[in-house]
Amino acid sequence: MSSRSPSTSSRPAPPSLEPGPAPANADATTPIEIGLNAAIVAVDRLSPLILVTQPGNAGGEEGLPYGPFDPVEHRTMEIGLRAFVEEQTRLKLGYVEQLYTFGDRGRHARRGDIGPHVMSVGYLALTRRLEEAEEALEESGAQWRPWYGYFPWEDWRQGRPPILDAAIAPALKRWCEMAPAAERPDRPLARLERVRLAFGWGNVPFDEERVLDRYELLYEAGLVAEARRDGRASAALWEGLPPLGRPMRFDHRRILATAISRLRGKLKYRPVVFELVPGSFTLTELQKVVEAISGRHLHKQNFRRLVEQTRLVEQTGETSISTGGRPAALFRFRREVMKEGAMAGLRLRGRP
Amino acid sequence: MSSRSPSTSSRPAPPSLEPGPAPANADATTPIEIGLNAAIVAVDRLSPLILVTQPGNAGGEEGLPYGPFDPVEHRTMEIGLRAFVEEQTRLKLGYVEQLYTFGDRGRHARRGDIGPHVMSVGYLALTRRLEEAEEALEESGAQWRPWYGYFPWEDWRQGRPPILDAAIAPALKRWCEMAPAAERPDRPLARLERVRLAFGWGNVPFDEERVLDRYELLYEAGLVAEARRDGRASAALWEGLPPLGRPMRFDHRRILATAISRLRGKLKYRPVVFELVPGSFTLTELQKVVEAISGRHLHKQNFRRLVEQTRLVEQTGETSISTGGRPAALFRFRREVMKEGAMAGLRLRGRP
DNA sequence: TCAAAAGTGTTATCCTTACACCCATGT
DNA sequence: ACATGGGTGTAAGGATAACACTTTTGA
Repeated sequence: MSSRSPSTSSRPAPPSLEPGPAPANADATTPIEIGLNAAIVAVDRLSPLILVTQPGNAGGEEGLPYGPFDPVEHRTMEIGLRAFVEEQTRLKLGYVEQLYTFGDRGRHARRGDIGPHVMSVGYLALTRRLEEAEEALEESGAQWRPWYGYFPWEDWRQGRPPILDAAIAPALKRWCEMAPAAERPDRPLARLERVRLAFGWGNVPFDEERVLDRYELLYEAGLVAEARRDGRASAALWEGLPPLGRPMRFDHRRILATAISRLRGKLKYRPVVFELVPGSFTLTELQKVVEAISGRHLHKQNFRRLVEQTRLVEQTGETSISTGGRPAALFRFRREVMKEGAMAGLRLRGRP
Repeated sequence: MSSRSPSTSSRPAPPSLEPGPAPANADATTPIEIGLNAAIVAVDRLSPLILVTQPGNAGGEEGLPYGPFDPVEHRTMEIGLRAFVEEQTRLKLGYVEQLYTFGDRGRHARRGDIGPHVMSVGYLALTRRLEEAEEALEESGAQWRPWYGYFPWEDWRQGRPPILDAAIAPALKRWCEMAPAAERPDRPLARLERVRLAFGWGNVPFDEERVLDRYELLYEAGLVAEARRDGRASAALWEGLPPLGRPMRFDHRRILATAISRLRGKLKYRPVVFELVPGSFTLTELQKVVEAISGRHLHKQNFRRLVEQTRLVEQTGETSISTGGRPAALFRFRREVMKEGAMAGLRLRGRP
C-alpha cells in the first residue's frame, strides 16, 4: 500500500524535518498566494443571510468577500480580516473564528488551465444587519443573500425539502450504482455508505451539521454547477437535473458549507446566537433565529426551558407588541454568563 | 471605539472585495512562506507521545515535524503531509485532520528581529508506535516524547498536578493583580476572569479541553520560556519560577496545545481512540488510553457501560493474560459502526 | 491464602421528550 | 367571540454518577 520508498535509508542526506533557517519560498516552483475569505452571517427574520460579492463579469458567479493578508500591516490574520471587512462595508463584526485553510491545487482552475495557486484561510464571522451599512455595502458591490439559496436541501423547517426526493436522491442513487472501476483504497467507505451517512438514508438519522459532507458528495457526484465548471461532471448524471442551489465562484460554496456546519455545531455549546440577535428579543424571535440557522423546527416549550435553565437570558421587564397575539416578554443576553464558565450554548438534542 | 473611517465613502475607487484575476503575491511587500506542521500522536502504555524533531543547534529547542507544501507535487495539503511524514519516518498515519493555520506576524521572530513570515498549517495526526519505524525515526532526527513533558499541568490522572498550586497559581495571581494600565477594549474579559475560566478557579470547573486557553494565558503572562524568548516576559513575574514545561521552537507548543485540545474534544464524539490502540485490547487498556489523552481518571464501571452501549467494540473471544490478576477479555473495534451513523465517541461527562 | 485486577448489580437523580392546556391581546 | 401567538405543568422514559460487591487468575 504505502510507498515504503527505499529512498528513506539510501538517500545521502535525507531532508531534515526541521525548517532550518527557513526555506525561501521565492525559490519554490509554484508561487503561492494567501488570502482571507469571510463567510459573514447575519439573520433577517426567518432567513439566515450571507454577504456575497457580485460577479465581476456578466454571467459570472457570486463569491465570498476576499482580502489579501499582509503581515506587515496587520499583526494577525483575524485583525487583517476585521480591517478589510470593516473598511469596505462598515459592518462591525462580532464573533470571528477561523474555519479552515483551503489549499487544494486547482482551486482557481478554469477548464483545463490549472490557474494560479491561491490558498485561502476561511473565516466565519457573525454580525447584525445594519441599515446604516447597507449603503456602503452596495458601494462595495456586496450584498446579503439568503444562504438557503445556495443549499436548498438544508432547510428542513417546513419538513423535508422537496428537492431531496425530486432531484437529489435519484441522481445520487444513479451515482452509487455506477460501478466505480476500482474503489479507491484511501476511501474507507463505499459511495452508498457515504451517501447514507451524509443524507440520512435508511435508518441513519439526518444530521443537520453535515452540511459540508453533503455538499462534497454532490460535488464529487458532479451534481452541482461547480463540478461541471471544473470539468468533473459526467453528463449522464447531470442530465435533466435542475440546478442544485446557486453556484459560487471557485470553491466558495465549499467554504460556506464549512461555515454553516461549524455554526450549526457551535450553536449547541457556545452562546453565539446572541451575536446575531438584537439587544432585546422575545423568546420566539430567538427560537426563530436558532431554527433559521439549524434549519429545523424546534419544540416551543422545550426550547424555552432550555434557554431558561442555561440562564443565558434575563427579562428586560418590557414587552413587545408582537405581530398579532399576546404581547411577548422581552429578554436580553446575560453577558455575565461569559464569566461564569457555564459556557453552554443551546444544546438542542433529539429530532424536531 | 470602532474606526468608522470616512475613507469608506470618500474613496475614489474603493478596493474591490473580489479577488479579480488574482493579485500576484510576488508584488506584495512581505514574502510569505507556507509550511505544514504535524502534531503526530501515539500512545505507549500510560503516556501519550508526540513526535518531535531535535534542535538544530546545541541548546536549541525541539519542534514539530515540518514540511513545505508544494501544490505541484501534491494535490492537497493532507496528501502532502502524509507524503513527507511517511517518506521520512516510515510512520503510517491513520486519522489526519487540519487544526488551524498559524499566521501571526513574528512567529519566527528572534529577539528584535521580526524574522521571515512563515505561515503554518497545523495538522493533528494519529498513529501507532511501530517498532519497525523506530530506526527510520532516529535517522531523521525525530523521536517520541511524552506530551505531558510540555504540559505538566494537564495531567490530572493522579489528581491535581502539584505544579498548579506550587508555581502557576501564585504567578498568575500576581499577573492578575498587576493593574493593566488600560484594559484593552478588544478583550471583553479581564485577566482574572480569563484565568478563572481557563484554570477552573473558584466555582468554575476545570475543563480538560481548554489546553490552548491555558497555554495562551501562560504565554501572555510571560510565564513560559517562549514568552521570555520572544521578549514578552516581565522579569518580576518570571523570577524564582521553575520552568513550566519543556519549551518548543517558534510557536510549536501552541500548535501542540491546539492538537491536544482538539483530540480531547474529538474523543467524545468520534471513535478516534481506536486509531491509537492495537487491533485487539482489553477494556482496561482502552480506558488507560482514554485517560492518558484526556488527562483525567475515569470511573471503571461507567466507562465500561459507555463502551458497551455505544456498541463500538466486540469481543474477540480470546483473553489476555494480563499484568497480574484475572485474565481480561480482548475486544476489537467494530469497524461497521463507521457505516452505522451512530458516530458517537466515548462521550465522557461529569467529573473524574 | 492473598494480592491484583477483571467484571457486575443497583439506585437515586437528573435530563429529555412529548403531551395538553391556559393566558393576553387585537380585530 | 375568536384567531393568534405567548406562556406553563407534568409525567414517562432514559441516561448518569456513584455506590459496593463478586470472580478469576498468579504468586
